[in-house]
Amino acid sequence: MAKVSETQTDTTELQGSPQTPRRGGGARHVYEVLRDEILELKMPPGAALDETSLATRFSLSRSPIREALVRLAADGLVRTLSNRSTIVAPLDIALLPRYVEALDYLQRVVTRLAARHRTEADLTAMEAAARTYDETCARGDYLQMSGANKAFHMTVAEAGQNPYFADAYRRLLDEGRRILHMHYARRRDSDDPYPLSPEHFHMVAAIRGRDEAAADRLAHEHTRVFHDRLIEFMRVAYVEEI
Amino acid sequence: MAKVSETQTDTTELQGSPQTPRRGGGARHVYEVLRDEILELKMPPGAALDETSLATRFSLSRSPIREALVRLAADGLVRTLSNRSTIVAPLDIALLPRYVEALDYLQRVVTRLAARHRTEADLTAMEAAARTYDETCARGDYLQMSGANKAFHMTVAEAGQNPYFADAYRRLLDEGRRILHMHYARRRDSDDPYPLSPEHFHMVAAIRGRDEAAADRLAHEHTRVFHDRLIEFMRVAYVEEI
DNA sequence: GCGGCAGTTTTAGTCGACAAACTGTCGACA
DNA sequence: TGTCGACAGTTTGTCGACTAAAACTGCCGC
Repeated sequence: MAKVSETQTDTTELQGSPQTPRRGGGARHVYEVLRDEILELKMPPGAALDETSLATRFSLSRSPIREALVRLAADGLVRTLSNRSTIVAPLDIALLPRYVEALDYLQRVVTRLAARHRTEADLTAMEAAARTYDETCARGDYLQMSGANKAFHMTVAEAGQNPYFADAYRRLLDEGRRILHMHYARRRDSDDPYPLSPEHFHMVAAIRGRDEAAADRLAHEHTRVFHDRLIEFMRVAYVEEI
Repeated sequence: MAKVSETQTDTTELQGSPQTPRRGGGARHVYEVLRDEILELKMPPGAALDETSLATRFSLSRSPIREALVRLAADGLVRTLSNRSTIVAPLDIALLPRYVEALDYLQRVVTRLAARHRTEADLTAMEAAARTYDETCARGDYLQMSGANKAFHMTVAEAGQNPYFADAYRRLLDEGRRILHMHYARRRDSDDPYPLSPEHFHMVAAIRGRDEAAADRLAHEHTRVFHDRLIEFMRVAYVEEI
């Protein structure tokens, strides 16, 4: 899906960027910028988004701002209190086990379907995305890592040929970006590069070989690693607080 | 979820209904009415929704209409052509196998989770929803049948305690309402009541007994019946056309 | 008779302004 | 001193108007 990579490269984050000559571009621009800022935790959960200040910030009227906020609310990234301010959706730590449960399940299904239906073009796209992710890790570009990770997994989902699964999976991955950024945020302080893992390439190999069982197992393992890292992060953060 | 039943009973479809004293009610009202009309195929896929005529129809400004359309677009029920009219999202018959595939998987997971996590209150709600569905069938109230069906399955999903699965499942059920209405539309012509099936009650029984395997099997079977009925409908419709 | 081009029309995107609703605060009263 | 009610401030929800872009129409040239 072109939109994904577009969102990736479009992380200009220049809020004022007044070169928006396209007529329908205002609302879309605001939506994408705010979405990235929320996903990258530049806007922490619970932060208030009031329409007037956003309007002045983007030098636009309140109408496009409002449209962007409505779309964000539909994505679940923002919660709009009636007649009151809209806030960045809180990420409920209590729901983390449920999140991992859903992610595990969907990731396995999607990867399995990719192994069943993949074309040569899908494989090329997946490999390119996997390389991009590795390069992003090597550069230590923490801001883009979660995006590159999502982009890779979305190429897998697209290969699965089921838009219903792909949509649900995309929502989950977006939610996951926020969680991952908590994780990355503390690694940013350390200088050593992120340890790249060959997991993505293993998944591609299984998909190439149409080995559904291996794809399923690797997807499950991948979720488990994600989960373990998160637990480790929270354990360390907790210890540091003491 | 109160919203579901509310949407059910709120099928007043009185477009003009000017008793909307609540301030935030305009956009919500438009959203709900349009959603129901789309789901019940009163607005066929591809129908044009232009903002000005909707504004006069609801006797509102274009702003609340616009908000409703944006939300519908986020739900995937409506497609907005850039700078041009927005149309009711077409339901692509080619995607039907993929839809059934996704519905099958999610229905099994959700029902299985319900069997694992259900409380007594969940069971009560599920039984009430199942009875409501049967009564709706007995009345031959085809307009409300798909809504009652969705409401029942959503009580199951809520019992599963996983909001991520429940959200994805809800989207699928909404899409399914449109498909079901094609099916119901031709039964409306015949006078014999809809044959109620005990499947919903069997599912509740399995969930009550915490029998995950049975719940999974029944959910799968339920999807298969849905699929068979749809195929039969299309076969008959095709024959009739000739 | 057909295809391209320019004027017109329709309709979406944006804007600034107004009114309602909620919040927080201050003061009066028990 | 604690609680209730009114007032002021802030922010959302809605409105009507303006603007620009896409479609439609008719004309002209081939």
